[in-house]
Amino acid sequence: MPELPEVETMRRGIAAVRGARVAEVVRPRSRLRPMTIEPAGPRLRARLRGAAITDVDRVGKRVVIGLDTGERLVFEPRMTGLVLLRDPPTDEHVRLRLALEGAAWPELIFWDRRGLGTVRLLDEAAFRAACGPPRLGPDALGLPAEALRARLEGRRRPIKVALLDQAALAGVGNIYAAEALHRAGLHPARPCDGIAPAEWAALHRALQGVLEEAIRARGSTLSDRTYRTAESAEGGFQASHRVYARAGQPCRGCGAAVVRIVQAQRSTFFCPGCQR
DNA sequence: CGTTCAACCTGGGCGC
DNA sequence: TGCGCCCAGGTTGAAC
Repeated sequence: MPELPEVETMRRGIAAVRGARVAEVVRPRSRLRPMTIEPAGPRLRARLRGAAITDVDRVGKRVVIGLDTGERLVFEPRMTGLVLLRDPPTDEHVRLRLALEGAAWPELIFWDRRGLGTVRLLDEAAFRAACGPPRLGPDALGLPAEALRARLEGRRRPIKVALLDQAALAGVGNIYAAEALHRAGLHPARPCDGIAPAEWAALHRALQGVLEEAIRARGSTLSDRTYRTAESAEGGFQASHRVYARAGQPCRGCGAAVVRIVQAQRSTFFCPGCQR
């Protein structure tokens, strides 16, 4: 679920925990298979209790909590994870609760229905390995046009597949790759090594525009209504989707039916009339 | 290099 | 009601 705009919305939504100290760490028992929370066992609690939150950042699709111990707590929501201040959609899918003291808000919750997400407490070296190059490329938000092109051009793979490559640039997922390509008028199957300079420029404008608008709308809550902001509100950008999850419906630009294809085992939506 | 498949999980929706 | 499919914002590793 959460791509860059949704994770950025979560990050902004939990700003109130800055300055707090971790009073308690709770991993509720449940019938569900346990998801990845590291370190396992009592060691997470031992390392987190008493730590103060100094920063609330984002890298790609991850929320990064900086601590005065020098370690970082990294939340990776993957498909159905949420970083919440309040009102989790269900109790049984609450995977981690941090009780806080000394700040504007008393708790932080990680909720995940499918449990494919991860929470990891990392020291400086482990954080660099997990969230820096070559594992993750530069963040897509605010990436200069020349950098976008330099990171993606030259190879034969389809532009849609390249946009999803987190090692090339971090943060773009299935929704915003499709929406950016539609705005740029680029067919998702176009090989990167055949894209002209003017098309790279158009793609850069389209990508920055769609990410900024989606953040302003607090992200996209799809039809299963899983994604929520930290305050448990739905996002609003789904109403502005031009192609994503709209197979068979008319393109809002030219009226042609939106098509669904599969690339790299993921759905791709595009308009055959507008995208060449 | 590019592509394909399977796996990790839970749950909603659909056809029968 | 239930069963069996297919689908889903993501990532990883193996195989060809």
